[in-house]
Amino acid sequence: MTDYLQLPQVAQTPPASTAELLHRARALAGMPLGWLAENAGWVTPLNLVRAKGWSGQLIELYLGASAGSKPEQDFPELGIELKTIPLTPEGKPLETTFVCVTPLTGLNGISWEQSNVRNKLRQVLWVPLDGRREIPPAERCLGMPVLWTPTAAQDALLKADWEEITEMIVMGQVQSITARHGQALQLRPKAANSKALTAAIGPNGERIETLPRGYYLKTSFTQALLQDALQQAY
DNA sequence: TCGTGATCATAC
DNA sequence: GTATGATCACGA
Repeated sequence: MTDYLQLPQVAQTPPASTAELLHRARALAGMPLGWLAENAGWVTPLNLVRAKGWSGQLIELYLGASAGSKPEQDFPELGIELKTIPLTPEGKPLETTFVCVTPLTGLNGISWEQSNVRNKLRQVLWVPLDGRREIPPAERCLGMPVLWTPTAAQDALLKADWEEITEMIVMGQVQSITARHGQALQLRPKAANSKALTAAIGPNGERIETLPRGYYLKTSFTQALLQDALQQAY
């Protein structure tokens, strides 16, 4: 079947293979969000202030990710996580990339190999997107997808950051962790607002309530990973 | 200008 | 509150 001129369509089934997922994702490259939304019967917001996850969910729809809020990878049968990443025209990420929330208690004895962060990042399909705020979301186009598996060096960097941060959490120092800790990974609030609370360990080993935290990939790390993929392609 | 801390929507 | 999807927006 000739399909190289076929327009992308909303997926009716999950991708049966990694090759099929990549094929679907590549078919989206160059397409504006406005066209994809209209074709799917979605209304494109005029800005993302009140629709922060909108583009990510639209892309899930086209790739056949099992929608919903289930705590698993986007493509569990393939072991692949989907992430959209907004870029400047120069290819610089405009935002950090959320990975997952971390529990702040019960971390004693957990290893990097067992961590949620590592499991989430075992394989990621990055879908770049024009992230310029000065143009409306409808005009923002998708880029070529990148299927990424951390290299040994990247894994080691992530592991070091994770271990440093986890150690502080375990030692009751969560409240002194800032986004400046870590080279590739950082820990930041992940909550509805600054009043949200979750259980954690305090400086004297007591149980405390603090803001829920999540791990994010810093833009320098994601920028490098995307550039590596470009070099491998040419 | 830019990164950190704060925030938005929605399902359950 | 926690999970999903992230970006906003102000102080340094």
